[in-house]
Amino acid sequence: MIDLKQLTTRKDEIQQNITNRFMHVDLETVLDLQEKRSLLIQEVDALRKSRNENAKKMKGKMSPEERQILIAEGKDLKVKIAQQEEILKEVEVQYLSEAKRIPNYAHPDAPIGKEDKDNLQISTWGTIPQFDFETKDHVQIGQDLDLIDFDTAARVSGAKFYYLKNQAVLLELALERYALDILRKHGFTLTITPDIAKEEVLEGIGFNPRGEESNIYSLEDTGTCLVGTAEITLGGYHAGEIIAKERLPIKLAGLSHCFRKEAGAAGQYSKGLYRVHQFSKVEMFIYALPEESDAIHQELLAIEEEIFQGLDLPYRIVDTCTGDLGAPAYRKFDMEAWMPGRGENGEWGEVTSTSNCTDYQARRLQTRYKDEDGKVQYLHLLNGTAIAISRAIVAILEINQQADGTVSIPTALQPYMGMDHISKENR
RNA sequence: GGAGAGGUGUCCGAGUGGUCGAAGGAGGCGGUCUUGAAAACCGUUGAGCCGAGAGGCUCCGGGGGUUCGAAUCCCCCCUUCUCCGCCA
Repeated sequence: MIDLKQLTTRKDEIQQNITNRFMHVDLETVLDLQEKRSLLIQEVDALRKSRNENAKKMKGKMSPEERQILIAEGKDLKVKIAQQEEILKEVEVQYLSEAKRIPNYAHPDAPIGKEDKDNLQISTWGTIPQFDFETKDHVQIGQDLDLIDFDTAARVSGAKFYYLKNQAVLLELALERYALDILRKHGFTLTITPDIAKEEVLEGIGFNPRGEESNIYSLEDTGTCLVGTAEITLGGYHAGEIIAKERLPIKLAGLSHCFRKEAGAAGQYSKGLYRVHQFSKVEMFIYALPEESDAIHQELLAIEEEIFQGLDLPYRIVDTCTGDLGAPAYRKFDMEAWMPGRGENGEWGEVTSTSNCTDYQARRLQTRYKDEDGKVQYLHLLNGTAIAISRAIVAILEINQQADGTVSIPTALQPYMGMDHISKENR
């Protein structure tokens, strides 16, 4: 949520931002509700004041007649207050549900555009490999080497689930350990987070746990959901706290499973492991001082690059355009790895994403710090993918496939894997 | 899952239905003293909302209720601890 006090002072800017993001929020409605709410609060507060004064008068001794008069007055006020409070509550609910839909401000350098093809490529690393043999996509490789079983998973769990098998299991664990070791080196506190979180935490982070378009699995009658990312559990970690300035920045790394409904997602660009209902991911999450968040965002991007460079996977970085930013994000960088099996002759596929959400999530989560003047301020929250296992596996299998059908293992992973290639023979 | 005891400010901890946003300590900050520090002493120290301001309102795990008035009484939920059961 943005600072609603700025609704009037930065109105044009907010409106322009909504337009740039191709979102639909009626600012006038929000402003109307804000005005209504303010008046109602003033009314209710005045009534409460009368009630408090009335109650205070009754503390001392007095004649039964006098007391009866005051009690009658108090009863009258009580009814009025209850009525007005009811109205206020309704307005408040409407106001917040509208206001929550207003997206975060966007970084002035974020490219303006509607969808992912408007994202701005800002760098590339590595070279796109040329193969002198007929290449396969990861689904085929996974099947030929008995690494991934979609068919059985479809029977047991449903479409878009999978079993990892044999060396793919070792590959997943190796990637997790590889990424965690790098994060540890960078001063992150390592965690394995719960895979379930309360709806209020999801909402604080900016996810919508309900509704048609929700990507979230909710657990019936519990008020909880399966997390779509450890961003939720890591962001909830310090919710409601006022954190001492000396402790900042707080750098958390979290390994979790991620669950996504992905309703309607199908076709060529979602095939295989690329878009699935469950995967594992190591996530980075930072609680930062506002003045440091831009620099830390760059650091997160640098760590993502370090991880992929270590794996020898060619990639490019894009600066995400306004229309493709999530509502909480102020700026977002995506890393796209080259996937030879994607599209006709290979294409870039998103493998990581890092966002600076400034104070947008912190305001809902009430995650704050005290500045040098002792004033309480909202922190800036940032997140970034260290490694999303399923997509990393897509890139690794497709990039490292050999003419003989085997797959070589990136040097950095070999110690974790205990092998330098995957073949049917060494499983 | 069953039984019992708790959940109060940064932390520990007291709290009779009205004088409680809340005693007392610790910690933090400022000061006196000191060459400096410690100790001692004095002062100060929660957050949010509405309002141009004056000021007012709300918050004692969360939500309901009783009452003219609730941190205090009642109900539900969450959570922590102890014991029992079950269990990887």
